[in-house]
Amino acid sequence: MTVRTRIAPSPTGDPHVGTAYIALFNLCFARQHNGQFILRIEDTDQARSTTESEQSIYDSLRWMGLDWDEGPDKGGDFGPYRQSERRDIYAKYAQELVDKGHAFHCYRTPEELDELRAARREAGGFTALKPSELKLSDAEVAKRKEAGMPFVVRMNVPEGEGPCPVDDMLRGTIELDWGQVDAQILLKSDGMPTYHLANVVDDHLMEITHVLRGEEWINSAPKHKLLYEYFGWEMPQLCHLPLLRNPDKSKLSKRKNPTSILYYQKMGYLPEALVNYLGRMGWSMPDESEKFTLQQMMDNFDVQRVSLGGPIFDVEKLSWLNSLWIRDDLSLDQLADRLQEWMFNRDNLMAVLPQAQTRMNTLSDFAPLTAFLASGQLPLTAASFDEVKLDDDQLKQVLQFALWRLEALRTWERDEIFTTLKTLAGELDIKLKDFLAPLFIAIAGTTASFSVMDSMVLLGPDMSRARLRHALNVRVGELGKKQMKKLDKAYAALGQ
RNA sequence: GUCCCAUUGGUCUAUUGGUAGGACGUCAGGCUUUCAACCUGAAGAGAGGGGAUCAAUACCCCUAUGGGACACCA
Repeated sequence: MTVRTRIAPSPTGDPHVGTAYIALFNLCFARQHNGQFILRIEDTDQARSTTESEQSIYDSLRWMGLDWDEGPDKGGDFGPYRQSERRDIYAKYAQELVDKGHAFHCYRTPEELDELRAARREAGGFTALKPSELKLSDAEVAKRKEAGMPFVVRMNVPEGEGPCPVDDMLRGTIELDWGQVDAQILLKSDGMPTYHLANVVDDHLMEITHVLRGEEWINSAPKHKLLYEYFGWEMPQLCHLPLLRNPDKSKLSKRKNPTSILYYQKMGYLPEALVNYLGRMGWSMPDESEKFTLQQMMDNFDVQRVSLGGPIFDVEKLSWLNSLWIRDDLSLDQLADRLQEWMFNRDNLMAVLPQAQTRMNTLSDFAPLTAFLASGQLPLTAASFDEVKLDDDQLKQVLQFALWRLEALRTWERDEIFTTLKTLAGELDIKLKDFLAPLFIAIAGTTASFSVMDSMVLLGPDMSRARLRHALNVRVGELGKKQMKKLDKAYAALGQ
């Protein structure tokens, strides 16, 4: 049997370090067993998936050296590798389940579902909705069908409670309860499969033998197990890896930390160091070396050496590792190449020059004018904001609200950013010029700079957010719960 | 609220029953025109309570704490 593992990212938003983390372990596991590593794109969420995001997943995984044997861009014998192109396959298997009585059409409306859930919650105990309570009378089904109401395909699950053992390569047998397993939607009303169906069908058809995935999936393992049973397929070995954490121990999230691989790239971390660091998260070399290459990790990989406590992503240690890579592994020639590739390349210059040209008297003006674009965190102090014509409360609001609005953006594009900020300025009733001043300082370090919107585009979303967050910390410190609540309230009241 | 997973210094980890070790960070000293690098040293950990064992950080139970999951998102 050939070992086959996969990474199955969903192309929504920026490529996540968590994706690279899971990819790394799957890659190493596959290589250790002379197996294959597959990339599959899980773009079943039509509303959120984008091709740009898909492309940036390829680019950033490749940048880190985490290459795959089969994938949408590479082909392979088990394609297509993009789930949106496998619709018919899922429809067929969903129908098979319906035919066998393992799944059913459900015409429940969102409102009805809310009510059922509320009732369940009220009663205490398990909240999972079971087939019996979702099923409508035959007459009602016929009526809704007649009326052309949308429906979904749900799986049948055991009605009662009872143990459902799930085997995990690291945790042994985990005992879950059928009571918490709901009649999961398999096919959405748009005809697309949910993760659960697509995942099981694809893993089977693509002959995946081992699934190394995040801990967050443990609770849905019973559904997957049931599906394999319904289909009469052998289930791959499961291995749930610990989740990367924010410094407050919560799951790594972009609201609290930069999570985009692009950010770490922009910060000037070397791909070797980033991979190296991720390899040290929850894993160690047999001799405990701190610094190792991807090849060395693959050569020494043993999944049993994974430790299960959720590791906190510590940028300081990452920076230290990166410094090792910079001074121990690069000749001056290579370092020069890296710098050029990283920031000082023609494309980047051409992107900034339109902004810089009219503001330059001499060529030497260029460096100070654009230094903030090639910087990490800016050396701000509370006094940096002194010239801003806003009181403390306003300043706090401008920075925090702008950050929140920008976090909510799905795309990162100049006009949209501008509209967002202008709208917010209006809602806060602050003149645009005064409103933008603190943003200038947070992003560029000074108000004497070119358009802050253009700067943000050049810096990218994660770096821009990180700078705003940094500015907030510098100026107002960590916000207490009380203050946060107050801000939250004021924010919620905006634009109403 | 319910279920699941986890728990070694501030952080990443080693030790899969036999004196708790390494790394980052911190602090002190050295080297250096300065800074960094480098060298030396220091402080700092088994969440708590029960068990079985000659012996537990490691095995079992309880408690606590942290996290995750409970969607027509993955």
